[in-house]
Amino acid sequence: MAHDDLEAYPLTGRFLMGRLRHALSTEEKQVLESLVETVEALDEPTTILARGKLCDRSTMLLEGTLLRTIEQGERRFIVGVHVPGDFADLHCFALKRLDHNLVTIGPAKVGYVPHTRLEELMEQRPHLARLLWFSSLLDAAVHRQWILKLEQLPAVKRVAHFFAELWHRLDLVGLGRRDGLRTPLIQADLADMCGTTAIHMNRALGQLRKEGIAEFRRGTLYVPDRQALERFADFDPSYLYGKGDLRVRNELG
Amino acid sequence: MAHDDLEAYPLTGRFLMGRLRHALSTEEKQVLESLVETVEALDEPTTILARGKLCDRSTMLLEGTLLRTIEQGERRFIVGVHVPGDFADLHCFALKRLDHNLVTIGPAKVGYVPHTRLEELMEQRPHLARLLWFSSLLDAAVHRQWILKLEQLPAVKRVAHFFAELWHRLDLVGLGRRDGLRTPLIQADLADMCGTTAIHMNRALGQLRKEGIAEFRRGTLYVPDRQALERFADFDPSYLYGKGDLRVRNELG
DNA sequence: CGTTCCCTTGAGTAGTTTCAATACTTGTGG
DNA sequence: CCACAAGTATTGAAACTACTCAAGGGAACG
Repeated sequence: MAHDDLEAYPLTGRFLMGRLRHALSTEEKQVLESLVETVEALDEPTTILARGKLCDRSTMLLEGTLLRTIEQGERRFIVGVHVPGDFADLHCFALKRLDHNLVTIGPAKVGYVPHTRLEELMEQRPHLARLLWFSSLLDAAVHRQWILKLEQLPAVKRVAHFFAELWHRLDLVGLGRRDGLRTPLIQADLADMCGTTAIHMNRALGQLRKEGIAEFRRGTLYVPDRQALERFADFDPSYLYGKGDLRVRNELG
Repeated sequence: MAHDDLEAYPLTGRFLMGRLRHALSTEEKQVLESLVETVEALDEPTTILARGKLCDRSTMLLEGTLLRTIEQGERRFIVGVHVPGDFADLHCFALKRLDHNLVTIGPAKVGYVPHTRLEELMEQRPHLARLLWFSSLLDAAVHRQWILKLEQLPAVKRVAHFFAELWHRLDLVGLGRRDGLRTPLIQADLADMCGTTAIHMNRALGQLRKEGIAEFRRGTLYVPDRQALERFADFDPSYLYGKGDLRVRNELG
């Protein structure tokens, strides 16, 4: 079914996959697919939307990795990461301007949805609108987990937690691998999202390697024992609302 | 205008005040007010909604303070704080279960909105629904700022930033004071939301006091120079999406 | 074959935690 | 009114975690 969707809906087929995608009717999936007006392939790192800029369209990430960044003086911080299937800036639909930047790294493909289409949808398809809302609440749940992680864990466990999260999120949209993952993120990026310096991040990764929990080398993460990684990082995937005790069981309308 | 609203809509009059409340029609304000089915006054700390529990209603905070907490082993962490006028768990409407707890501290008053009413609203009042969505995106923006704060700032500046934020948010809903604020939060709570130990938080508060930036004593925050506080904490209120020019209101909180 | 970007290592300093102990505040009952 | 308990706030010293500055090594790409 997952794979049927990817063939039938090459652009939006991963939206909410592993979560509430099953609550979408065939008609709704078609409407969703038709929302994407233009598709853009970006090979170089690109700022899709800069902080404070007015915008009239929202972005769905189709392939690659997208970051939410905030510049602060010399340094850049990362406050969010997206995987394919994520509707990255629904925020922008309601807020009109963002408090942060949206930036691609590595090769990526994005689809743009004009806000006029979303307005129609709000009026005419409340059930689908509700699922878009739902997807933006999932983002908030991830944000909360990042807050918790930053409050609670030392640097080593923060990266470990991030690796575990990213892996799970890739799994949910059908992009998971057996023994790890590949990502365009570099050590400095990991530092920027874990609130450490790049140098300290390097030492943290060294420790993960030495303890046999995870090996991260130039964009390739290799994990010999997934459970060991998740145990080490105090990782509990339920906040992703995929599988686990928070999973949404009802069919929403 | 603000005050008319508080009289005309005693329950929901602070909802989106200072933000997009002006975009609500009179009729919509009435509908909103009518959503609140029951009101509850809570004097003791109470868990309104526990992690993982199914729920069929959402909560608007009418008076007092509400926390989002996550228990982790022995310790409790705070991943969010709410002020009157906040629709605290719209999440719950879409997600059905929360990944965290909702807890009141100090005397508080809450209003409950049955999800059946929200479902009607999604169908029949898309514009109002969009503003509810907007309000949940504001929460996410605050989350991101917390992430940034935790990534970027040392403990002293984290509390300072939180004080600045709380003060602004109280201002927005007409509960601001001239020279500071009162809150039921204790030092241990501040520690739980800044990712430090209570002891270190105590020293941080001592430093703020010594440097003349802020004085926090048993729930009372006194700030001699607001700009100095905000400068110290690298605080920029734009992420709260309020009006550019915030005016301090003097009436009681 | 040399840039350029990315990663690694070392030593000294600053920020934070832990453990342990001491006060202050508020409310209660004698 | 005082004694007491519970919760909250404060202080000191040692251990740990993370940061800064400084320098060196490795891979990829023209």
